[in-house]
Amino acid sequence: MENEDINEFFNNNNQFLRNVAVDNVIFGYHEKELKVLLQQPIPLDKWTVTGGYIKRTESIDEAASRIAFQRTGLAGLFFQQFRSFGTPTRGKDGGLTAAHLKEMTGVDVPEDSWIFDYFVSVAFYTLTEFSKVAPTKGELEADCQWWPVSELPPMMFDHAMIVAEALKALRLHIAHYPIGYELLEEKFTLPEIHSLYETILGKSLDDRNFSKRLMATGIIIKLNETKKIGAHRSPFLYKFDKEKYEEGLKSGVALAF
Amino acid sequence: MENEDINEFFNNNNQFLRNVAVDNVIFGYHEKELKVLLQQPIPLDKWTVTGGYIKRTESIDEAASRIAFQRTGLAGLFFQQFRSFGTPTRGKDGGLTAAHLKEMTGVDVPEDSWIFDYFVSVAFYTLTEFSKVAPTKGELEADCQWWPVSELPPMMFDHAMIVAEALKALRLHIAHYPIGYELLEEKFTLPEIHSLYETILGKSLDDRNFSKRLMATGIIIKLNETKKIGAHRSPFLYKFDKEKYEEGLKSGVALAF
DNA sequence: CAAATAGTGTCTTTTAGACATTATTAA
DNA sequence: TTAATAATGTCTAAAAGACACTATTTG
Repeated sequence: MENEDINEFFNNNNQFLRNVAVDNVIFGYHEKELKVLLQQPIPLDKWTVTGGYIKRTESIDEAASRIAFQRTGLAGLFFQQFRSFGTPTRGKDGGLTAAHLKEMTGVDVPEDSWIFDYFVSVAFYTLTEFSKVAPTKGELEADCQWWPVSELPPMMFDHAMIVAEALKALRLHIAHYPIGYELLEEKFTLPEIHSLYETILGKSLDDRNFSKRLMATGIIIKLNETKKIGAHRSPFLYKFDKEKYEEGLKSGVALAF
Repeated sequence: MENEDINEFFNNNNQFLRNVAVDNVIFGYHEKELKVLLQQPIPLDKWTVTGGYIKRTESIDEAASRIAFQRTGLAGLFFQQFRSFGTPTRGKDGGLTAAHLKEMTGVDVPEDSWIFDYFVSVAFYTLTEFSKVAPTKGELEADCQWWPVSELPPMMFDHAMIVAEALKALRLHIAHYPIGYELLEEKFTLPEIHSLYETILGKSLDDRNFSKRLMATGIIIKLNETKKIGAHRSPFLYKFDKEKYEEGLKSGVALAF
């Protein structure tokens, strides 16, 4: 972005909706840990979930997808709106100032720029397969990287709560819909998906009961291949039955643990 | 509102947030029928759910409560945010025009007034006890009244979908949280709450299993009084155990039927 | 053969679901 | 006494939950 564009952006930009924006909590799973993609809007010690403004020409769903694409490089991800947040003070708590932006961009941002206004945030979460994501920071951000959900850095505004609520929504969701397709590699082992469920739910699940019930849904298929994991018995590989998975997303699957 | 206030309202009003508003689907239960409070913004054949703009000084929850209070006269109702709606065209479909407003208020409303803009709606539903509500139309509305959920009039914008989604959310909610406290009179009979559940869920529930499971939650208390209902056996009256009810709202109650 | 991890079945308890008879009230 | 509605318990089937041993792999 050129300086004049940045100027235009902060002044009387008419491309985006005022007073409403989208936040998107992007989850990834890696090494038995649930991670969330955070961005650092200013080179300070505070982070936010990924998010952005809504174009006048797009729906809120399109805005959420666009934001996920910009930060991950991936399209067609599974995403879900879970709640909206709106209090007059939510943008004020320890946030961005005109001085910070001046420092970052070299542009004088008016103290009364629309971006400092009261914003209602429509929040989504998005599921991604960690290894496919190339975290990409925006032009006005200092950084963008994965953080373990269990060890978040200091969060700006109400974003710690947004992550907590997203996780709550994901945990609720996992009992009713098939999760895992977007978080695992195409072929995975039973112990892998077992760990994923344990990680998301934050509790251990009996391995025998877990596989019994997961297999009973019919959404995963056992392959005639195994994965070599060193000096141990080789676990079988599985993949999702795409058709049953899609149907499960529509009509639901009972998988409460 | 005086004409100059109305003028101010439609022109450069700075009291409310732009591009975001609240819709509140107010449910009431009466004579074994679930009803929804609708308003008619223009004296035509189209209705909307109750809703309004968000003041710069209030949270979205406060806006939803305020709207419910304005339309019902009741404060402290149970309400729940369930989804946000936002597509660039949602305000355009068969809606309000400047001409309609001129006709209603006598004031010239600019074609480019902020109220015709793309609005993201944060939607809530609210539960009310029908008999306590005095439906009150707003100054800029033509009418406000109850409609059976099963026989809605022609709805403006995407409001038929908003009601459908609210009902879906209520049905999901009823399986996890105690519902009924806000919809029934203080003292009620088992057949009454049984009918309420059947109405909300849209299916019949075995009376023996229903009472067994409802009583097992402990959230209602049998009183030593009966209700006279004419030439029939008098049913016992019950009331909610306020403490257990509050706790159920917080930590959930399993009541899937 | 030792160490690590995968894979699998049975029994018990709990919950859900189907189902029918007796009791009360007032005309 | 009849017509209407309320109240209530048992049996069966299905699901959830607890639990432990055998199999495979490589060093």
